[in-house]
Amino acid sequence: MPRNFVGRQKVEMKKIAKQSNLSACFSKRRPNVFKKASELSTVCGVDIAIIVFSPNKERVYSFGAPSVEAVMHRYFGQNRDATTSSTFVRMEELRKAKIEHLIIELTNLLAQLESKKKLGAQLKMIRKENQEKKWWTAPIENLGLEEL
Amino acid sequence: MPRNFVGRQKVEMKKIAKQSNLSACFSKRRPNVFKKASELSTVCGVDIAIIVFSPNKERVYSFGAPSVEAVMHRYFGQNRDATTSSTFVRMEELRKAKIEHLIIELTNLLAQLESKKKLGAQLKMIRKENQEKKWWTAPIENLGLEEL
DNA sequence: AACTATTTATAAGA
DNA sequence: TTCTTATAAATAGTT
Repeated sequence: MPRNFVGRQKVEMKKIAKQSNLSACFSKRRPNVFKKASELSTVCGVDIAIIVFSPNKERVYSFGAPSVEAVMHRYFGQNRDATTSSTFVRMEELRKAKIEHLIIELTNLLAQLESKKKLGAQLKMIRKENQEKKWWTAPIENLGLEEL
Repeated sequence: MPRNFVGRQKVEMKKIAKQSNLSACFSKRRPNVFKKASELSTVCGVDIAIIVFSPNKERVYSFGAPSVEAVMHRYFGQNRDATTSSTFVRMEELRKAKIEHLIIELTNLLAQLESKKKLGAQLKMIRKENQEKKWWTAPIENLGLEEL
């Protein structure tokens, strides 16, 4: 407890270079992701599955409620020879998931830019507006610059 | 800010009874689980996939780095049949088209931000990198945080 | 949807 | 690795 010890620092979201630090960080963070998933499942009564590979890809960790297999089965569907209708639904789910993924990464990117360039309030406001409108949940046909 | 407001309370981990509270809690927690997963993937450079169903099971949310499909494929092993493959390819084509559409709009958005806030070299560089790599034309298995 | 007191997660340091 | 600690991040309860 030196008087100049500062504690947790805000950290840039990018891959850790040093292998030992990376392993330590993975060991600390991975269980917490599973914990958050478990809490979400318990408190909200939802089914959830997580699969994550270790940094060296030698090991795989998984968490599932009620089980990884049950969730995956439902996600991909039992009948892979789907009708046109269900195939379309499947595509839409994938599209939305991919777009949400992009939004998360865009948010991270904006956060990085913010910390680097001190953009401040305006960027935050724009990002917040996008989140509030949730424009990406609308049909793609209605997507336009106006929504952005 | 009433002086007797107590803030966050420690809560027992069990399913919330009241439907409205449960929905609110799910809306608050679910994005954070995805965020934690995204951070783990970015900071530790690992592959991860999450699938979660909404409380009413009407909707499904997913997050994957580099993609849900890539992670699942590795987790379950390569044993897809021909029918599945062709269906997958068709979906991929449509997905790429829609994501490219999004990229165009995202590029426009970044351009607007630039002109308004004079972000300068950094944003331009990022955008240029994305255009040159055309990462969204790659197979879904190669889509990941690095490209962004 | 916003607020805030408090709990939880975690980056560094030891 | 495991523990500590100061600070960042998440969130339960309230409005």
